[in-house]
Amino acid sequence: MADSHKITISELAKRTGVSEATISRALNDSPRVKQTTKDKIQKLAKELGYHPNILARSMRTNQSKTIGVIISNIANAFFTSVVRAIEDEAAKLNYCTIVINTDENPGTERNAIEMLQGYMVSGFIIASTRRGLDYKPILGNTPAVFIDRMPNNDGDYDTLLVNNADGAKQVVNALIAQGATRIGVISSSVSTAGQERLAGYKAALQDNRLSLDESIIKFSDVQMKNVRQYTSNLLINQACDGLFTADNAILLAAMEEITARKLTGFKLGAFDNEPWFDFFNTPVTAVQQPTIEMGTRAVQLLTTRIDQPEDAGVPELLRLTVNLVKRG
Amino acid sequence: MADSHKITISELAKRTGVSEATISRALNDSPRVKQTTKDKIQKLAKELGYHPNILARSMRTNQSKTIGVIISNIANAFFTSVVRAIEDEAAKLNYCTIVINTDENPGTERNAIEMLQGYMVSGFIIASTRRGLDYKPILGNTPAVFIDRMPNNDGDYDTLLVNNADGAKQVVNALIAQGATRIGVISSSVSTAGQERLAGYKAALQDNRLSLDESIIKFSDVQMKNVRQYTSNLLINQACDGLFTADNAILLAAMEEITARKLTGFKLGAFDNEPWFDFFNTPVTAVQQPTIEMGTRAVQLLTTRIDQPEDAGVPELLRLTVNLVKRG
DNA sequence: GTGAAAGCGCTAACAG
DNA sequence: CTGTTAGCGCTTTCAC
Repeated sequence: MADSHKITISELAKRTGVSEATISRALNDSPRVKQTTKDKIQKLAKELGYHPNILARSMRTNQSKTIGVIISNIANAFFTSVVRAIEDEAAKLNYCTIVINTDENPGTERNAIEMLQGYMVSGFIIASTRRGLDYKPILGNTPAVFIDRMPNNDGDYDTLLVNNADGAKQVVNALIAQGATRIGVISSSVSTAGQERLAGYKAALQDNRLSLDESIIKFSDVQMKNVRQYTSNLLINQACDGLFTADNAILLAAMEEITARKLTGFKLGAFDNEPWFDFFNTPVTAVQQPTIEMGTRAVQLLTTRIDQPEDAGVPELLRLTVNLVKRG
Repeated sequence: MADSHKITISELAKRTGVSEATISRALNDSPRVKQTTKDKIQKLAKELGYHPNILARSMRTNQSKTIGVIISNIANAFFTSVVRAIEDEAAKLNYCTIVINTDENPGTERNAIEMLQGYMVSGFIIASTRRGLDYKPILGNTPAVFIDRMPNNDGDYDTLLVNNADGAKQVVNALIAQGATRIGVISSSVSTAGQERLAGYKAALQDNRLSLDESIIKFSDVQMKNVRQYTSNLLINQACDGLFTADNAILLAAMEEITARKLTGFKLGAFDNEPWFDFFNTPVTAVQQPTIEMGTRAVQLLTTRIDQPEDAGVPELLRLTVNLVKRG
């Protein structure tokens, strides 16, 4: 039985009488070790509860089989779902993940990347904040895949986005089909996704020959402090009969105001969908992002770049499709 | 400017002409280095974009300033919130976190712990699955704090729970006050929390002289596959006029059935609360767990054990209080 | 106040 | 098929 004393390769070497190198090879199932030796060593390792020191291995091999994941906020349901998918796929491929929240702060993002470089992460998956950073010098040779938002360095890294403009357009079209004629919007200015979704909103108005009124276009702050005020402003003062919120955090903040003031008689739409939107009092037409696919493919793209850089080709920009969920 | 070449201590030593030891001391702000030397070295380090190799440091110092966090599922809103709090407090104390999902699988939990030992984590925060594991031999000397569920090894580790029985009792009492007389319950059998909440449910019935009917006590499976069926069974066949779900995953699954079948005329209660429960069609009376406090204090307890083991005293069992949110 | 040297645990040449 | 040796980058005695 394993006592509190840590079992190392040299310990195994002592006990078996073979060299550390052979132990290492046997544990890594190298073909260059006799099967009987391998068996004996692996059996002993199991008995003694040997577990490799990943840090030592990482130092030696110069890569840690760890993926650094940088997002704005794990508590945002979109990222929760993406991160869960990343963790699952990474685990499947024998990678570990370290997740850092930036709260949309570029300084935090930068520090996170540098800190994770110190962990010798094999690669990054990043939801970039405000396009602000110049990633090339910070990332160096470390592979990275960008998700959700376009990074500053277009074309230098694999990038996995959804069709934001199209999704937003679908939602707004649906609101119009439901009878809305004056649709306010609250979008986000910190990400490229917010900008694209706003463009989709505008395109839908144009397609439906509705006039564009800049005074009913609003932008949330990062903490969503102003969203409630914007919501009542749009729905009461501005007499909107529709509201489009450009992500789920904005939607939830808007719903607070809608619920508190018992606002009715308007159509609600949102980017991002969650199963529990089904239970809402005020029906919300929303687009479901392919969060699982995004997380899974991000890991696949990244590990391909890490493990077979020659197979990876030039960096790609992929747009995944979203799915409209009509309600109300 | 930092080119792609990695800056190490030996690099700094070469450039400045002092020894590696001095560089190391200067970067760690040791008092044993002349101030002018320190300034010079720190300035150069910043210029060249030096960042310490955490792995090398961890190996040398025998601890990684990393916390292993083991939970069942980050997508469960309760854990999302706790984990966010853990990450924030850990970052504040200069610790990094690695989160692993077990999906309530004891084998996965065990592997996760062993794997993280290989990362030389400084400590663990664990939401234990099914009380199944004997933690002493796996954890060895690594400090650990248990959250949400009682671990097998009572008394060996700091443990941070909420007052589950009391919280459940409060909810059920509220349902009774709202007029419910026959309250079905769907709890969870995989965690001690589920058992305690069931006990609270029973206590509330007893206090109110309602009879206990074992046939309206159900247990969800891990994937919540059976919850919808139980829900309609309880609310239709069993003619319950109240339903208590023992965690938020169960609640959401039950809400699916309630919404799909448009079930009405009953009182709904739950353990766990989320702000967006406010927006639900069917009002749900729920207890809010102190997720932030739980995460924050878990990190504090753990880092105390890591950094000042002599101050930490004997392992404590703490019960945090929950907060009833009445709706409907 | 600074330097020399050892070593954490592992793997990868290179020999044989 | 197996052993010897070196070294990843860092910290930490022990000298001076």
